[in-house]
Amino acid sequence: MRCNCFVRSALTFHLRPPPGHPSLRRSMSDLPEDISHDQYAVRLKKLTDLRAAGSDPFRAAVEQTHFSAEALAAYVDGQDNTVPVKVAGRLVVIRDMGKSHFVKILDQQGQLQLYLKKDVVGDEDYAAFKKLDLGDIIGASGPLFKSKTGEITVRVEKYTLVAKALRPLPEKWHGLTDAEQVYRQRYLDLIVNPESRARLMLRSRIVASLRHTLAARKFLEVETPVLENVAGGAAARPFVTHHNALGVDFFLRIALELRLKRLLVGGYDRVFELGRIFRNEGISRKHNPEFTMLEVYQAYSDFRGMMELVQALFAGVCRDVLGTTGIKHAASGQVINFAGEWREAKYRDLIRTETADPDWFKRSKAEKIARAEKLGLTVDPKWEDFEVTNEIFSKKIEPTLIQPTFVTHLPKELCPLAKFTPGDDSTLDVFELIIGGMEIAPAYSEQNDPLVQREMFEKQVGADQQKIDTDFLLALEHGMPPAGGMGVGIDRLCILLTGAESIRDVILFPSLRPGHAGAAAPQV
RNA sequence: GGGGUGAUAGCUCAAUGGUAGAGCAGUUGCCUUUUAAGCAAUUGGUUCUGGGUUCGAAUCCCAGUCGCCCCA
Repeated sequence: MRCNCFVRSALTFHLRPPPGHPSLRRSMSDLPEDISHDQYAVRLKKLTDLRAAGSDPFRAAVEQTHFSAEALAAYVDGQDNTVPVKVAGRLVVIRDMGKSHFVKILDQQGQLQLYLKKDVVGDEDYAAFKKLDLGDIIGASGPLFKSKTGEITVRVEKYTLVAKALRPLPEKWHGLTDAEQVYRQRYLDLIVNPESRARLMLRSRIVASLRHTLAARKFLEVETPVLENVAGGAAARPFVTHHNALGVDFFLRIALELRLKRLLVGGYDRVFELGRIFRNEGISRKHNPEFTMLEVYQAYSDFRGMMELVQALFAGVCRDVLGTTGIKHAASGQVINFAGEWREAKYRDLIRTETADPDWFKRSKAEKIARAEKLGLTVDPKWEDFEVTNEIFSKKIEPTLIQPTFVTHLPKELCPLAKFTPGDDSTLDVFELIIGGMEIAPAYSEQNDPLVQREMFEKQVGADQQKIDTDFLLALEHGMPPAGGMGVGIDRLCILLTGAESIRDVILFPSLRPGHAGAAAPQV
């Protein structure tokens, strides 16, 4: 409504609408009387009134002695009004009883109830409190007591508005359900959807636990370049960006591997990086263009050592974060059990079982394709032999591996950076850890023979020799200790451990197309 | 890239091709231990955008934008 446009601008002349702004063109006769329907205008008026009265709600700071959960824990049973606390948070519930209020604030640890009585805070502060809105951020102090219904509550003696909210909160009961808004305005999701808060905070704790276990095992955490001249260490399409001063293109890294191995050469015997990598591929329930990878390298170890390490990492997460060694897998209904020894199975044995063909690896490509199609798979005739086999693995076998399973001894074509199995140079000393039907962590006995490594790279890239990271090969030629290395997909791990349905639910701000949302100038 | 599906008040959702409604939130009044607090009154709409069909479109058709699901 045009009339409302005017009143907003009238209230906010100090926010300086741009010249020619419609709000500047209204005549005084357009001044509307009722802004009650416009929550933004109502809040903006409250803000300007406060400023006119000499207080700036964006400049106040408050002392905070307790987070909400700490305050709840500090209450001594049966001893009301003895423990003073100073707390701060966002108003998320307001129950106005006339001359007293029950309200709840939300802080990092959760919600805390406050009780505010007119005859405790005084007439003036009480009247001012009535003008606060849901979403405003306040500080409050007073002793703890237990309300008639048994809820530990702060009996507020003093409070301060520390930040005014000009926008209303989403609905309190249903929260925010529109997926697009949940992702684009994650802060709202975090305020009103407790399960989102819990899930995303769990991710922070999972990552902290992984760091803790690695530090206890004397691993050094490092940071290596995101901008690379050659995007190596994996098979994926990279993002390209441009450096203006150097006049060259850079690639965003698609893996951490080749940098961390240079550090093995440099004498960092146990090293890891927990970092973002970028792959210029599709977006889906299981893929975000940028995602987080933990890569760990341990000199003088091998893929067997990585088996022990990954089980220790999971044991740490179960102990520190989950409080259990079993978690429910939503898709299958099974309870995934992380305790005890995890199953180990050779890739080729799984294939032979799935195809019911002990001689599978002696079959011709045509026979393999025929068999794969019989299993209901779509096979591209241009594929290599091993790709047909691997299609069976990823579509037919992997989804059925719910309990933690180390699939070992993959065919050599699948990873050019690993060592061959002693006595069988058609397979590799590697495992792929599958849990809940998802690849969670691959690990290798790392290839450290520079001549073999060069050969493997050349086979991988074919004619496109520029894609070979020759600087990495130079490092290898100086001698890299034998090592076990492992990558853990943190996002997938979090999907698994939080029961999320989509990678977007465990990433704070998932990648989206540019939207049209945004703060309009204060007239809208 | 292909197929399917959705977008209506700040939020959650309704609405036979015929005056766009409800709950929460907001506004006004009452209420000094509430629990989705309660009672009374009340404000609020570019029905995603742009075309078209029609006497008349939230609704039907076309194109586009953005989201979600499935497939590649």
